[in-house]
Amino acid sequence: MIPVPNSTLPPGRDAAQARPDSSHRHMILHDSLTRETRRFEPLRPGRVSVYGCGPTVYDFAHIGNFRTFAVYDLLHRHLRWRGHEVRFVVNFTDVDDKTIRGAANAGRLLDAHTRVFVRAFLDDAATLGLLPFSDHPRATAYVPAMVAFIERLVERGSAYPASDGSVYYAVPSFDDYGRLSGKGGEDDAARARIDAGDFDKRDPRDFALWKPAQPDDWEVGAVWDSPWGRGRPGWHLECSVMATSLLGDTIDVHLGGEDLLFPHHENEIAQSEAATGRPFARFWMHVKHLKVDARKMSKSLGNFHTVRELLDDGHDPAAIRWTLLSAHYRSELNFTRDGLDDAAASVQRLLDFRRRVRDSAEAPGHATDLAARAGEHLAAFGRALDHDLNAPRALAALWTLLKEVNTALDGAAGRMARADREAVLDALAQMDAVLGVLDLAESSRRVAEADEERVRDLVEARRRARASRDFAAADRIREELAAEGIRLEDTPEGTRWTRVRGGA
RNA sequence: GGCGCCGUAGCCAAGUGGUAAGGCAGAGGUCUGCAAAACCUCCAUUCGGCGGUUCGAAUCCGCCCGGCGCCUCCA
Repeated sequence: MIPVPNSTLPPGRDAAQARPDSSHRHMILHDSLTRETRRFEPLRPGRVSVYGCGPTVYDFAHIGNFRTFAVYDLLHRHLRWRGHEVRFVVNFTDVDDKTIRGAANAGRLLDAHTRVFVRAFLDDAATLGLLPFSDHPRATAYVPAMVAFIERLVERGSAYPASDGSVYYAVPSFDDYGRLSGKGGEDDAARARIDAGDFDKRDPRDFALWKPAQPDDWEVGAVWDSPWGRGRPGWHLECSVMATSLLGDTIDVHLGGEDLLFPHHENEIAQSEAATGRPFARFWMHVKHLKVDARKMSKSLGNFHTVRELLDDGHDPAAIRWTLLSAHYRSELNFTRDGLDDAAASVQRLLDFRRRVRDSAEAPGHATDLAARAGEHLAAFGRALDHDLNAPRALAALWTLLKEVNTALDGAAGRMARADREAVLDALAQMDAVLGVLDLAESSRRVAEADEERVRDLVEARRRARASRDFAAADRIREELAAEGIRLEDTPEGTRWTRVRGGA
């Protein structure tokens, strides 16, 4: 068993903690079920329950997966920043066709096989600055609850066992089937064919809740007892059970990638509502897929990137995160190496800006209108995210803040009143509590002690060269350092050096 | 075939009825030994095309062109 974060974050100086905010009006979210963008209020005031479909742990998660999870994180952080207590559940699908096949091919038990990818996912998520979610249930830990859930469905006439040990959900028994996706109606049923192994289905649309054990299942230890014989749960069922077990019959928000709309989420609704008799999710949010080099990501096209590959190529985690959040979550995002480089430039500029404000000399006097402006930009930033998580618009507010403050600093010889500085830094900290980019970038640019000493020596050598007007030697040192990602800037106070390339 | 989405400057990307946010890249300038960073200025009379509705449309409607997604287990 591997350790999985399983508690809500401790309160503390974490900037994502709630702050009173007078500009807080309300949040609106787009609901895929009703296809409308409307006001969001949690069922229980101040306490939001969210379920997001998590990774199937049969391989390393790729950059497309992480677009979706970065959006989860954005919602998570924004809800918290707005003062909600958030219970955010993201599952691991650790038993399904692919995980079993993978384990069988590797000659390992299912648990041994999937734990590798669970660990890798948590590592990658941390690298990209995702806050720990409240719970990461693994499907295999909920099998008894799944069996009970199926029994309830059978009792209610929503499911039926077949002669081969399968249990199927009876789609025709659920009137609302197809409401989410517009698919799965009787027309589809008429066209659908019944596969060879599914001869016992009453309706072609019926799907498996429980599957009888196959040879591979036995081999990898993916077999559980049930009233219908040994077998394993169906994928769709897993999410319904984990969501309702941890969050109750009705959850505030259910998230997923757009591909899950049908059949996965359609089936989740059918199962959950038939079992509980209550509405399942109040808002359904679907994240649009990411494309790579304008094409669908696929192994055959060679545009399939995992997070770790990008890091190995020297890309900055903060730049990856920035890229993933730079488009609205319901828009297509085209991921390219060039785009990643652009993002890196943006991140660096923000980092330079924050350092400039932190290092600014103190001007006498009280706050100017700069403090008020910072507050206004922060409010605009928050409003943009309130509006169905409009991250690009929020980023525009951040850039406006940067530009205004830089201009003010330029006009005041780099000095600013203490109150102004505090207001600006506070606005930045609050924005970054939601974006999660600046602190991430800073931590990946830390320089080892030994390195630091060496750089200091080189900078000193360059100072002496400049003093004796040996500019060729000075420039050589500058280029040398630039090659390893260290930038030199000559200021009236001396030479400053900064690491401008992040690594993992 | 069915359902749905998208097409905004070199690139990325907001804006969904009131006269084109923001970033990156690029050009010129200030600063500098030269740079870097920062700042200033410039960079879409126009939103795939053609019609229509409207006082007014990137935004609504129709048609066309181009791209994409889902349609039983891909985030």
